[in-house]
This record gives sequence, C-alpha cells and structure tokens, in this order.
Amino acid sequence: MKGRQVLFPMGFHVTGAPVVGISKRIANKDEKTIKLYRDLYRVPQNVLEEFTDPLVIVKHFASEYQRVMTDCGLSIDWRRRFITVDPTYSKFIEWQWKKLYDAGHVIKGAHPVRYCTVDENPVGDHDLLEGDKAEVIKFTLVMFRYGDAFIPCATLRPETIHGVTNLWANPTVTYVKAVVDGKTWIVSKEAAEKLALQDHTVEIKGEVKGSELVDKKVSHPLCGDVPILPAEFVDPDMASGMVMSVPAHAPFDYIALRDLQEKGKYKDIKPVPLIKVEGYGEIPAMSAVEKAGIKDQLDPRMDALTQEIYSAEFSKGKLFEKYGGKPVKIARDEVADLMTEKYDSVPMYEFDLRPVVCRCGNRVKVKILHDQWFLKYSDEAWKQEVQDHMNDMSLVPPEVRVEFDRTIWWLQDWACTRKVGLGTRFPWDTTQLIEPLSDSTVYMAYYTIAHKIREIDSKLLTPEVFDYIFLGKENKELPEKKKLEAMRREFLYWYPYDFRFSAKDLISNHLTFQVFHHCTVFEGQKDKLPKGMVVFGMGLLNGAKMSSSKGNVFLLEDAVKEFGADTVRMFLMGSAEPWQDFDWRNELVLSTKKQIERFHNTVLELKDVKGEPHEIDRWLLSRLQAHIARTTDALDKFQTRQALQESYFGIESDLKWYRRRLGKDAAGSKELHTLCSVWTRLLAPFIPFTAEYLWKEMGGEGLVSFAPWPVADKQLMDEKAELAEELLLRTVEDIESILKLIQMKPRAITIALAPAWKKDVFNTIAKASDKNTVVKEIMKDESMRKRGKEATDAAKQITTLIHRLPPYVVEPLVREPINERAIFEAAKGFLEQEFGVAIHIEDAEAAGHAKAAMALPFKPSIIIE
RNA sequence: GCGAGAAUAUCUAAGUGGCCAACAGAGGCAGACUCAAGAUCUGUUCCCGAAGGGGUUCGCAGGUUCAACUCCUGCUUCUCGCACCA
Repeated sequence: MKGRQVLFPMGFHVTGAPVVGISKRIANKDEKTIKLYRDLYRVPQNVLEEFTDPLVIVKHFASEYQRVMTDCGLSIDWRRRFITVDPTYSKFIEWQWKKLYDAGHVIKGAHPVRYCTVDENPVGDHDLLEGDKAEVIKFTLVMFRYGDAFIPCATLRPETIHGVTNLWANPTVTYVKAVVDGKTWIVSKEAAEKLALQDHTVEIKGEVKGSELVDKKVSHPLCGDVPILPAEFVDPDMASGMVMSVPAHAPFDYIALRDLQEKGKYKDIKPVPLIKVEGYGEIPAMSAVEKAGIKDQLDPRMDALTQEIYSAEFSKGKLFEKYGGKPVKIARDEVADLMTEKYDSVPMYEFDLRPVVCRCGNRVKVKILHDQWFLKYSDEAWKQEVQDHMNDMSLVPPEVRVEFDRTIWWLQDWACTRKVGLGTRFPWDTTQLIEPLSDSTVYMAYYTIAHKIREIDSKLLTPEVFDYIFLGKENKELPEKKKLEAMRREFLYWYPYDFRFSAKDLISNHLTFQVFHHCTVFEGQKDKLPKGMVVFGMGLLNGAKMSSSKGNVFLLEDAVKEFGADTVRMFLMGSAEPWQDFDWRNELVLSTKKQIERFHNTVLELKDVKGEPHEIDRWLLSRLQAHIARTTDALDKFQTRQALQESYFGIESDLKWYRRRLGKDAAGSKELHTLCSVWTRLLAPFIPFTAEYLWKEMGGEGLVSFAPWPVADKQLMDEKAELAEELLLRTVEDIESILKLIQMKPRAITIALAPAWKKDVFNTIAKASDKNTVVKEIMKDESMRKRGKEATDAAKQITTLIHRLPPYVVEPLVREPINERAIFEAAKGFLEQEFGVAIHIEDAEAAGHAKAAMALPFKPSIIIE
C-alpha cells in the first residue's frame, strides 16, 4: 500500500531433539503422546502411524501451518519455504560454521550434562519424567584422611572446613571401598557410579558398613582430627554419601548434633564458629534455630532456614581474623582452590534438586562430556563487535535494549553440539550435530535464495559458492554461474533484513546469538548486518499460559474457523501492542467480531448516500486527516493497538457525532464516500478479507491491498471547524449534565456568551509564562481595576479553565479567537432538536440573569428555565 | 540469588507534571426498537449534590512542586528470563 516491495518469508526450524523424541514416543506407543497428537492436534490416524519417522512429523506440521497461515490471510512467499534439515540448508550451515571456526569462535572442551546410563545419552527436559527444574551444581569434595584411605565429603561451602567438628555417616548404609584414580576412597555405592561418569577411574574393592565407620577418626590438615558420628538423614544418593558437619553454621548439623547430645552422647563436641555475620549470634546456626523455635530435624522450616543462613553468610559474612578475615564470597573460592591444589580436593557435580528421573525410569546422573564443542561467546572482542553493532540497531520497543546489552556481556561459552536429534553434522566431529540455537542464526539470509538454491545439487554447494552469493567473492571454478548470479542479485536486493520479529523469551539466546553470528559471517560488510528487531509478548489463554500438557490450548486453526481470520487478526493486533502479552478470551474476541460487522454494515450503508454538503463535513474531513496521520504514525512504530484505536474507534466515534449533528432528517453527504474509502484502506492491513470485499462493493480499483495508503491532507485540516465542534460538544455535555441533575422539564435554554474583556483576560493568562503572578499584571490595567472583584474572580476562574482545557484547544484559541455567537447560531437548529425546547443565544451582560455572570470564554453560561 | 518489567475502577487496559474521576473495550444496570430474544442504538456504572459543582481515588509509606497516576526515596506484591532447553 505504501509502494514498497516487502518480503515475508517462512521456514520451519525443526532441528533438535523434540521431534525425534515425539517420534520415539509414538513408536513406543506412548499413550499420552498419541492422545495429544490424535485428539488435540487432530492428526489423521494414517498419518499418525507414520509419525515413527521424524521427517513425517516435520512435513505434516509444516503443511498444516502453511495452510492455516494462508487461511489467516498472511501474504507469505511460500516459494521460499524450507526446513532446517534440507541438504542444501545443511551446506549453508557448514559454510556458516566454517566462518565461525576460521574466526576462532569454535572451541573444544568438557561439560557436565544430565545423563541417562540406560539410554547412554544426555537427557533433555522433554526426556525427563521428574526433576526438569533441577540444576547441575558444582560441589567441592573435601578429602578427609581415614587411615590410608580418603573419605570425600561434598560441600558448597569449602570455607567452613575450619568449623568442621565431625563427619556424618549413615549407619544403615553400606559404603564401598573403591580405588579412584589410584587412591582408595570410601563413598556410597551410588557415589562410586557417579564418579565414574565424571572423569574418574573407579574400581570397587570392597564394602564398609556405615556402622563400622561410626566413632572412627578422620583428619584434614585444615581442621585436624574429628570423629565420624551416626546420622540417618545422610542420603547415600546425594553426592559422595558422606557429609562433613559444621554445626556452628549449618542448622541441620547443629540440630543433629544437639539431638545426639540430648541423648547424652558426644557431650564434648562444641560448635566451632568461623564466620561473623551481622544479625546472628556468635553461633549463627544455633541462634537461628532457637529464634525460630525449631524442635527437631523434621521441622518443615529447616530448608528455608538453611537457605537463609547460607545467603546471609554468603552476602554479608566475614571469616574470623584467624582464618584470614576475608568476606565469605571471596574466601570460598580461595579455600576451594587451596584444597584442590594442596589437599587432594576435586570437583563433583550433582543436582540441586532430586530426584531426576528419565522417561525410561532410570535415575539421571551428571556426566562430564568430552568432545563437547563450544561457541566462544565469552570472547570480549567478539562481544565488543556485537555491542558496537547493537548500538546502531533499532529495537522495538526501546525498553528491550538494556536487556540485549546485558545479555551480550553475560553470555558465556555455549555448548553447540549434541549427540541426538535432527540437524546438520558438526564438520569437525561428524558423530555430533549442530545444536538448534546455533543453526538458526543467519537463515534470514538463506530466505533470500531459498527458492533458487533448490535447483542446484547440494553436492555442488561448496563454501566458495556461498562466499560468492553472500560475500561477493569471485572464483573461476564456480558451478552453475548463471544461477549463482541470480541468487547473488536476490541477496543484494533484500539484505540486510529490516526487522526480525521474535518473542521476548528469546532475547537472552537466539536474538542475541544471531547478531553474534552475523557479525562474524559478514565480517567487514557492515551494510549486511541486521537493521532492527521487534520483540513480541506472549499469548495467554483466559489469563493462563498456553500449555499443551495442561490442555490449555486453542489452535489458531480453530480460532480462524470459529471467528474468521479478520476477527482473529484484529483481536491479536488490537488487544495489546505487539510486545505486550495478549490474553485470548472468547467473549472479547466475539466483541471484536461485532465491531467488524458494524464497520461492514456502516460502510455498505454510507457508500451510496447522496445528501447535500453540510457545514459539518469540514469538521469530519478535518478529523479524518488527523486519524490518518496518527494511524500511520502508530504503525510506523509497530503500535498496532494504537493504530486500531485511531483508525477504528476514532473514526467510528466521529461518525456517531456527525450523524447526531445532521439530525434525524438529513442524509449524509458525498464526503462520506471519501471517508469510507480512507477507512477501508486504513483497516485493510488488519482485516483484509472484509476490506477487500467492501473495496469491491465501493467500486474501488483493483485490490485494496494494493491501493495507495491514505495520506493526511493538510489542506483539509480545519482548526476552526474542530474548535467550533469542541465548543458545541462541551456545551451540550454541560446542558445534559445539568438537566440530569435538576430533574425538571425545561421550557427554554439560554446560552449566555462571555463578554469581550473576559476573552482578553483569557488571552493574557494563556500567554503568560508565570500563571501565578499574571493576575497582578492584569489588575494593573485601569479598566480591569474598575471592575474590581468581578475581574479578580474571573481571572481565577479563567486560570482554572485554562488548566482544564487541553492545550490543543487553548493554543489555537489564543492565536485566533473564534466567534462563539456565530457557532451557536449555526447550531441552533441542532440544539433545539436535541433538547426539544427553544434555544436563546445572548451576551452574558445583556441576559440579566445572575448565572450569566459565570460565562467564560469557551464555556458559556447556561440558563435553564 | 542475578537481571528485566509490572501494580490504575468489576475485568482487560490507556495514560509519563496541569488536558484526569482518569481513553478504549468487556461486563453490569436502565431505557429505545421488537410479540420475544439476539443484534443495534441511548444513558449509566467511586461517593455526595435539584445547576455544569464538591469530596475521596490510580499497590503501600514518605518527599519534591503552585500542581503528581505521572518525578524522587523506601517498602510490599506479581510476572518473565537465567544456558544446553527449543
């Protein structure tokens, strides 16, 4: 409509594990999954049976989405549709990764992951039966010497080693003696298995009963000799299965020790404090437990209390002077480093929440994965490049900029390869795949050539081919040169993209990643870097998040079927701005539908009116120009809701007033044809189907989608007409509110107009920079002083009035006064029809009524008899 | 914990110094039309008022200002993201 070529492409990103997971579950005849796809997504039985092949799933939903999107009236160039596992796309990804690799952004390392020992695979969220919230935490194993063996205790608080009074062993558990990396350790059986997954050689040599360990001594250079005490709360499936006890700072340890001592045992053990923290006594765990009045270890508040002390000590605590006096925050890492370096400590990974269970029923463990590749987002120089470009990008809404800036600097190395799923093979280790968030970063460029590259055999798509298409690097050896040239032209025509639209939860990964990748792939070609991003809000259904597992879903297809595409579009665009969350509620959607019907009926009714021109036409056209300008402005800023408020409700309410002003008998004039034409075009982007139909009915040329977008015509703006109607409307409202209040049947209404001197006062006050002293200024005038109190009162009232009137009224009023008498005389017939009585228009000073003295400029006094 | 955002009438929600008792929509209530319902239209929807006014409101408590929903400080509550998950 604005004469621009716009490309709306659509592709399907299918990389990753979910699709494979679905097909596996369907192959395994998983009831829940089959039900979901058969009943909720209504996949036909014969297609569902083929869902054991992941590609069938992909193709099925891709076609479904294309159908529904087409039904919605989206004008997408479907020739460019592709999926991210097309062989040609994989070649493109390989080229992209070569660029990243050559720039030194792809590195190799180790990484802890959730791992299922039965499936022999890492597990994603969707593979979990339980524990999808669990995070992997790095513990430090503190190695206590026990004879010629070690007893490792996992801790998050290595600095508390100075306060260890004992270890805890579970007397009901059978521990194992195992040779770990050549040294003998005593740990739980579970721990031995876990350690084997975490870069340790583990060989089990024998068993040790927990009860045998009780009362034995262990030692550590940083705390000396301490005994092992019995405690049944020790969980063999948590880390090493042995726990070091710091009763002064850990409520659990404190209570466990207290319980034993109450039975008369181990009386000689005293908590050893080592951290000073404000607000807690000398022994924080003790003071906290006593303050909370906790009786035993089973108290449900124990976890919260532990957390509280942990946080307080971490953020505000300081080690005692004899232990170095450093803040806990710093000492923690220093002690851990010291232990690792000198006292045989190693890290151990474990979940913070348990249990974590795989779909196969097996307990998930943490495994350290080698041959893990990373994208080096930690690279400061790379970050800086991205930051520099980000500063030049336009972001909608502007508030998201801080979030992007933060993300750039917060990102660390990203594990970018996976063992399972769909995707492109990782070029430097073809047993692995490129991870989904890492292969979806430059595909906007691929859109420009997607329909043409299909014609070339993927085997011919060498990096040199892409170098030519995207970077313009000439090479004599290139195959299919004609086709490549066409693609190069296509790319140059469309790229860079103007805006990428995505949801706000992708800011911290995808949306930022793609800028990183663009900066590297198009190194040195600033004119090919993305120009802007628009961040969307999320959709709610009846106030709750949509979730297919909870059944809180409403398919777009059903929405379109039930309410029609136009209704769905207008609702989605009009109920919230794009970046705000919208809430789908059927009753609200229904009212949108009625609004479209009202618009439809109104246009059909107005398109043939043949009334005489009226004075009020000028007002209507003038207002229309403002609506055009404001709608256009809103759309330029992606404010779809604002645009609809202007173009739909704004015009509708003007029409209401227009028809009211015309009175019962008069027909609307031909200017309404103009209004209908403009109105239909303004709404065409929102409700294209209705708009096309009406456009045809109106005899418009061609399709409304290609009709010129309305442009506000300054010539038609009529400030005086608008002011006149404003005055009239305000007066009518005043009369109505008085009539309602006094409950009397009027015989006549007199409108008394303010005298000229009050208008002078009005102007003086409106122009004055300091509205407080202006009254004094006015009273300096001889003629005003003569009026005395009347003048000062009027000045006060006028000051209030000016504050209450909108600037768009005051400003022109001062610039050029209006003839109030002429306005009311012209509208006399209208007013008489409205109120059914005779209307008199008089000058206030001639009216001879006490109320008339109240008359102010733009606010005549009203006398009802 | 870290980071971002939000809190406005029955609900959704606009409003970023005076246009504000607060746009718009939904819902409620009353009326018109209709045999009736729906649709449509009109009015009303914080409190008081037989004259267009007054009072009390925009999470809570303070502050700045002639003037605060809007600016500042503190507090409370909620939502979202936080990495291998697309």
